[in-house]
Amino acid sequence: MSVTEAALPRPAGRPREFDMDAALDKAIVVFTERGYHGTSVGDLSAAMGVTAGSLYKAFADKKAIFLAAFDRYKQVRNGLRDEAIAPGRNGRGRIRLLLHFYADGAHGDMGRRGCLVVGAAVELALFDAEADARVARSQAGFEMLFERLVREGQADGSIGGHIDPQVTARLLYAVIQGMRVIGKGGQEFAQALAIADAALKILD
Amino acid sequence: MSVTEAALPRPAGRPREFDMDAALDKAIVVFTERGYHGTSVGDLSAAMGVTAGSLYKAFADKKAIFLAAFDRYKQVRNGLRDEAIAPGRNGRGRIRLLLHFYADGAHGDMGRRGCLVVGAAVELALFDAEADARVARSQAGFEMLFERLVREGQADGSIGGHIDPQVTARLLYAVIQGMRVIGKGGQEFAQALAIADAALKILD
DNA sequence: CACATTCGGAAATGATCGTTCCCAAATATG
DNA sequence: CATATTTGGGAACGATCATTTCCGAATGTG
Repeated sequence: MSVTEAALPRPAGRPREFDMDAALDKAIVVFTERGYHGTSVGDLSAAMGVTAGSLYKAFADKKAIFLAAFDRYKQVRNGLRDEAIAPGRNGRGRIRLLLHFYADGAHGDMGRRGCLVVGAAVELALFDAEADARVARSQAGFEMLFERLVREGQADGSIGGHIDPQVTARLLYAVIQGMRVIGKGGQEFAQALAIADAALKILD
Repeated sequence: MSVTEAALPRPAGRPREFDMDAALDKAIVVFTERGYHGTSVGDLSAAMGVTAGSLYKAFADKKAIFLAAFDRYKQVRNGLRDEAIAPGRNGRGRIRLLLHFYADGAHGDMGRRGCLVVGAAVELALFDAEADARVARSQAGFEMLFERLVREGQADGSIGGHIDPQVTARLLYAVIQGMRVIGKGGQEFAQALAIADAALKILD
């Protein structure tokens, strides 16, 4: 799964020795665990296996590394998310799978590590316009997805017509983000799944 | 509203010139807006109106300032919360008021500023045991409160007996924490209130 | 085979960080 | 009034931070 993978005409000069996507995957872990300000360029250099000097060849500054990690995180997670909900037989089923996908991400080690989007929202959105825009775009994407799934459910009969798709989409987004916050404290999969299933009542 | 306010026999030595609770209120704002690692002792000194040297007379280190601010935040917010839900006529009514209280805190400037508990959970819980314990205690308190309110509602007939108090309490906690995350992006009160009211369906 | 360009990596840089030190000022005790 | 104790506040400290610089190595171009 690659973010960059552009056309192949080599750009002249010594070629980059590290795999950008693999390095960003390491950066995602460090930024997610320690937060933006809690992560030093030294931490990134060690985790990514790239010296600080070389990092500054590939990125303008520390924030650019974060934004690139954020973008890759979104691409990878959205891909996994869309794969996870695809088997759902109707709108309600796909929403159930989406909530289960977040129950999975909000338990155990992954849950304690946390979510890079939540981290960016909490730590950066207020003072950094670029991070703010990315968080807003992520939220808008989720709300559109949830809203679409609700409408699909209403069309296929699995969700009643009295449900407000827009408000329900927002509420469901709040639920999955809240699950991510709860997951920071450590929780078993069964508990996270129970929350997800209880949230389905919102669709009744 | 005071955290310390101990007995009055003065402790000998030059008395403290700044108001501890007022200073902590300023620290709460700074820590909430900028996060723990994003806040420097210089920031705290400026916001609290106390020189760094004097800060280190009153606190062991930066983390002690954060923990004191966290404790005061919890005391003040819990007090306001309990006041807000008191007028509710039954269990369901008090849960509705509690969700409205969070809709209030998750919109406009206060929403964009964020929540110190969410911030501590996201930024510190993984690596700092003391912050982790405080976040866990806060969560446990909320879950106990929600669970109690659900049981009260079941006793007074405003909530059906088929509802699982424990799982529902957790889900409602996830909702209010998710509302806090959404609030970081900026949102109108009406939107936040719509989410809160939609969440009441969980109790049907 | 030269040349321009880019990367790898270690060392250097200046700024900022959290914290401590020091001294004058303010209080309690004797 | 003298002493012990604590605070206020500014200056100083060492550590760490993000970033730059420099040089050898690796590539495309002519």
